Amino acid sequence: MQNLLHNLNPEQLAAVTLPAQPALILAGAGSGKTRVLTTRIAWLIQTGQVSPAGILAVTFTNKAAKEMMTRLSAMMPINTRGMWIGTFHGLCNRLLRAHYRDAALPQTFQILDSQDQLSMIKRLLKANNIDDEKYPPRNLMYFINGAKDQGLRASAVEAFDDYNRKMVELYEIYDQQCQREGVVDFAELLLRTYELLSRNQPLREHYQSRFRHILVDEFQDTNDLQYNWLKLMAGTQGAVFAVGDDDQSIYAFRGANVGNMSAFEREFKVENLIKLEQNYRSHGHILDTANTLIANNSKRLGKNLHTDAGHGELVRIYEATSDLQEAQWIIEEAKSLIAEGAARSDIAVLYRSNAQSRVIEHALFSSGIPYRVYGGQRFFERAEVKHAIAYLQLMDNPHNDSAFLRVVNFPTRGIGARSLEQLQDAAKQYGISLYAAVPYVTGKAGTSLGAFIKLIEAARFETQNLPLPEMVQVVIDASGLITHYQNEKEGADRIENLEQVVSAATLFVSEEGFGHDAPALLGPTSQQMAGPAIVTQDGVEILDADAPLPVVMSPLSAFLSHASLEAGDNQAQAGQDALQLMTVHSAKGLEFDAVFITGLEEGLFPHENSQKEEGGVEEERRLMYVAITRAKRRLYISFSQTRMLHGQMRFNLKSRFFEEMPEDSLKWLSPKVQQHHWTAHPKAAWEDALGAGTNQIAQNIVKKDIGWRIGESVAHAKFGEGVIVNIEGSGGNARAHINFGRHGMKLLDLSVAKLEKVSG
DNA sequence: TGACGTTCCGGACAG
DNA sequence: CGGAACGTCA
Repeated sequence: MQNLLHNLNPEQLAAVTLPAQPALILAGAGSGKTRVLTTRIAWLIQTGQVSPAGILAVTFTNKAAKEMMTRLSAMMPINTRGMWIGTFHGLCNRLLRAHYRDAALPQTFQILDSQDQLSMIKRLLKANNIDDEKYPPRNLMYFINGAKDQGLRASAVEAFDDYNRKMVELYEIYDQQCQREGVVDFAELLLRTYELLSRNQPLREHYQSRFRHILVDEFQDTNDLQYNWLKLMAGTQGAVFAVGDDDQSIYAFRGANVGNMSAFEREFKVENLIKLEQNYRSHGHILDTANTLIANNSKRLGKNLHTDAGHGELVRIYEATSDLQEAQWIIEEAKSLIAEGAARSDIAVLYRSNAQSRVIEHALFSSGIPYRVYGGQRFFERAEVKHAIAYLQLMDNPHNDSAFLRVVNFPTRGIGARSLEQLQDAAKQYGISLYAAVPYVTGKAGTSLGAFIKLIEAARFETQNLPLPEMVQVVIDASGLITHYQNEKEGADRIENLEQVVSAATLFVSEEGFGHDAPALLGPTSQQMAGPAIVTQDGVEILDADAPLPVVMSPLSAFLSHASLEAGDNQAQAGQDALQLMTVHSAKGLEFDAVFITGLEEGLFPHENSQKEEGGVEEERRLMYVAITRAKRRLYISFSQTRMLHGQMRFNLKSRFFEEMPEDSLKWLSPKVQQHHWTAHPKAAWEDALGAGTNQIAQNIVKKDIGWRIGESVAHAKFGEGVIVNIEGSGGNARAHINFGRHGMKLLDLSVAKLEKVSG
């Protein structure tokens, strides 16, 4: 115990040892929130207040769940059996597997990822002769997911016009189709679990009395459905320990509702609100910069980070002439950091949008510095891997039409569009899956389709007694995928990825420990346990609280869940010492010795779309706050006068955020020398700024001899300072597009508008 | 059926 | 500009 609690600061200690009541922990960036969460769990167990089976800990990412598990087992030698630690989706999957009958799902229900969901919606629109121009599949998908994230079924969605009524109708059709196929999308995992528990009182009470302690990580990221899910799980007795930071709420666009924090405080009558404001990550100037910036937001719960680490270095600000030059400057600075002994992996380059990475990557590549880009496609999302998985899905649940369509003719086996049309007609007519409709298709199409069915059936039969990895191997071989890729020019990588699916299955089996003691519960599991896990009580099937592994699931089903819920990482080059490139969003939760935040320009950061959104700029500011607080010792912030975007040169003003940061903590590396240079030799400066290959615009500039130039800074009585982005027309008819930053883009008649030139 | 051309579009994210 | 998605042709 001594050991467990030592080195905690007073606030951390207070949080860890709170009584079993609802608690809200406002945990600032770098304040040791994961430590508090894990120590809390360990303390509850070690003091005998709760058995491991009484713990439910929820996270958003598999990574966070795994991290919690790792730290927990390092902290104490207790067995973690019975403890439920996982993502919302992983935990819901477990519950639905265990109670599939009550949830009205087939035992082998499968999970649609967003790709599958979208393709299913496209199929559905086509089958119902819906104009996909009028009802774009993507919009319908957002509509459906948005409704589900608010806990609304189609029947509960209010529609006030024909358009929305149609959307609701399509939502209903979509849900019916999912049910027919035995598939659920991500949002459905949560909604279905929510409905299951709210309708089934014995089951609900069973879990409510089992999970006396519910711990939630990143609480500010919860959406309405997740919040209600937690309320349901907690009941009146559950002690919910919610940890979050309203200042780091950056996922409103995907349904997160920061309001859940104050709602929680109110509805759970939280008496224990603890702020963790001691920061163990960043030096003073960095922290001051973050604090001063975020103070510009309203509606904060209120929090101010402080550190004992001293002021440290000033935050370095750099103004580049072009995005290219910005990249070159980053490389020069990074090189000298490395020369001073910094590890490359301790240096991060952050950007607001992915499009910015290309220029930086290009420059890094030319300079030979190893780098690693986060984001992008992950292992289980690769086409060839999805193909292999689709074969396995069909063996486990043949009614999954997405899986069927993905591989019925891949590799090609003479099943063309005509055959599939016939098949789809038959399936629609009888209201059955494509697989089940095959016998109704006659003629040549029927023969080739029949052969495909035989392939799947044979694979199932031949592999029924094989261990999972061997099963996967056999299926990949039988599918013909390898042969297909052998004939393809660049198929070698794909074949290697197919081999990796087998490795993934091997790893999965060893981690899940078939036939051995299970590790703690992370996501789906297929453990075959000793003794029954599901017991019947008053006619209701419930989980035996002591059973370590409640879910009876075939190894294949479990592996398929795993593939859907954990897309795997995309780190081909992981492990080597490389510069880290990523968006600000994906940097959340990480920390680096040195951080570059790039592209601090109006329109980019804050992003132009955020201006129109309710609370959009505040979210951008929180995003900037997240970015700043990633840095431990050194922080660079840069912006550029010009930037290539969508194949066009853009002229941006520097971000408003500069005015919101404390002058005393900043050090401007680029005094306004370049501005003078500009006005003195505009043309030469432009060509320099534009770089090679963009002389088109440079020529335009020369052409327009009307007293104003593209790129010139101007001032307007009403709109303030702006930059001329483009000029159209000539002479007395000339009009200019001027970017006035927060006042937006204006089109002004140059002969009418009263503009003044601004220098530097 | 696949190779190639054309058009369209452009924010961030995990499960 | 660069990619995804769709259309056309051999």
